[in-house]
Amino acid sequence: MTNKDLANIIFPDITKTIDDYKEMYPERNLPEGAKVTRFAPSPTGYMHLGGFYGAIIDYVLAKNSNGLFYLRIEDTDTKREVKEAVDLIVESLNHYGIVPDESEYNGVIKGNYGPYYQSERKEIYHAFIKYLIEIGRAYPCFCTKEELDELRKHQEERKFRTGYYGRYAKCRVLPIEKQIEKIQNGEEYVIRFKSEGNFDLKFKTDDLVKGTLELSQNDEDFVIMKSNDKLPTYHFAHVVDDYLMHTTHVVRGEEWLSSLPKHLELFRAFGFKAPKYIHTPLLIKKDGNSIRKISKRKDPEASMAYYKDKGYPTEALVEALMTIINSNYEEWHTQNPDKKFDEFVYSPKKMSSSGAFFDLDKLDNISRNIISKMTKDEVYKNLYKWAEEYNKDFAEIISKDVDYTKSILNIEREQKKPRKDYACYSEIESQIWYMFPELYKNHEKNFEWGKINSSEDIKEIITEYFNNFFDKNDDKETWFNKVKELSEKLGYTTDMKAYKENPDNFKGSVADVSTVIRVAVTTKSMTPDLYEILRILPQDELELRVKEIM
RNA sequence: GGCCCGUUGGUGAAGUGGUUUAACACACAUGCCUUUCACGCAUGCAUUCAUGGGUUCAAAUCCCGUACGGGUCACCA
Repeated sequence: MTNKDLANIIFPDITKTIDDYKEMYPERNLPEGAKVTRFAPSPTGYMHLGGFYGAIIDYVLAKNSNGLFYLRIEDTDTKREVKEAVDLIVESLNHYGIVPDESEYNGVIKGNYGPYYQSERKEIYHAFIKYLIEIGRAYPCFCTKEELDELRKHQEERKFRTGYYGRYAKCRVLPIEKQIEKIQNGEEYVIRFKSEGNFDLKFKTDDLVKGTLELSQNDEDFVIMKSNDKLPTYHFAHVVDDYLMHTTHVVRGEEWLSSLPKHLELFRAFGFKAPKYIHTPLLIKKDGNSIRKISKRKDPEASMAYYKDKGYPTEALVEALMTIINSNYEEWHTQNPDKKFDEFVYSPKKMSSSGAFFDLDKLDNISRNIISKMTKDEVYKNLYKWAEEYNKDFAEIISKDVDYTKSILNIEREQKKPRKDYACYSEIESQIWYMFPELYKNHEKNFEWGKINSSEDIKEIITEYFNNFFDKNDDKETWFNKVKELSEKLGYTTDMKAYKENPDNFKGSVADVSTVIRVAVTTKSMTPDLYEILRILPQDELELRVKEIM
């Protein structure tokens, strides 16, 4: 009995060889220096910010080099699989304009290096495992969960390094006859890789972010194929897939660093060249006094859905992430405002090697800038699109009279120094509700009167202003001159300098008079330009509100 | 506990032996501008790069120790 016999007994139906697959997945025909990257999520839930962050790097790396970016679904963990997850992943990517060059979705296959679902590549993995068994680098292991727990306990008690290695790897020395016998008796087994490494020996390897690393060789006979569904583990699938699909650069979180020796030994066992690795720092956040990984369960902002729900412009999230990825991105972007983010030349070396804080304040700032630079048409379009999905009532109201809504959105916009008051689309309603009669009617009102707050003074200003001064057709200068005239007539000063130096010497100023008008019309003391508001609000609505005040 | 990675201000960070009196951005504070707010402008915000040693004429930058933080030790990825 030989290893070959064993391999045939385990995989009787596998006839293709490694060489067959090498022929089926030939070298890609790409320009010199082109990088092939992939986003390889496992569909276990929703789309995580950390995953997206990696995907952006993959994408930019590929675009920078006229290379190729593909999507591979790592669905080898059937227990944790969630059905909707792939939709969420693909939709998120598309939402941000990151479209894979190769992928498989809804039955549509793009690319010749598939299948792009690992669960559909089972035969391929089996052929590669069969090969390893034939050359004596993999073997079936019959240890039960209980035996392995026992082993770990034994090792822990003695303060030995835990794991299935060296003399603890008892199934590696089982005679072939015994292995075959057990299999034929129907015993459960996994396939383990037979390591030739020595943990006490170190080797050097390069990571594009971390630089040269000195790591211990792997000596663990880790599992490469699971018993229940005969699917490979991550370690094995990674090696086979990235080899066949000709990935040149593997971008993944630094939590993978510790299993890198396993992957490298596997590549060497096959005689394959390993890809370059980019182990990215984890996205972390401050939680009280401690620092931790952004977590799915505790942090809503860990989910990509958070940003869509809130209505952040897609460019804002991309820019916030790009800034974490390479902090010179912001500067580059202000110098090249018309270029797409994927034209930025990403440098792994410039990436911080410690954990990266994702700062929501910074996101808001970036977003405010982006929205402030949009035209009224763009803001309207984006706002409506968002509202249609997340705030239907508001969508209906703003679309009743599109030009009216746009004129509101255009206050202090489309000028050199536009207002920056919206960080996301969901914030807009709370800032402009008073411009819509139907919202105003039912809205809870809290009139924020300022310095002038006696009802006689207020009534005096309002009556006087709307009866004798206000004219919708005035230009801005005339409008403000009239407010000044009104102020003086009623004994309020228009000399702001003098007023500021000695406020107590005056009954009030033109600023206070303006505030009264502002609050009377909007209830709020802080609003955009009052002249614009008065000009835009319909005359009958103004009259109604004034009447209500009286 | 073993192994690995990291540590520059409130935050993201630039910086890889000498034009660093440590860039830039966010946040914060103050002032100016101003009909409110916002914008904009100006100014301030680390005598110091976790810490202790060492190498050097010279260190945030190189070396060693210590502390702290993180990652990982699955038939999960």
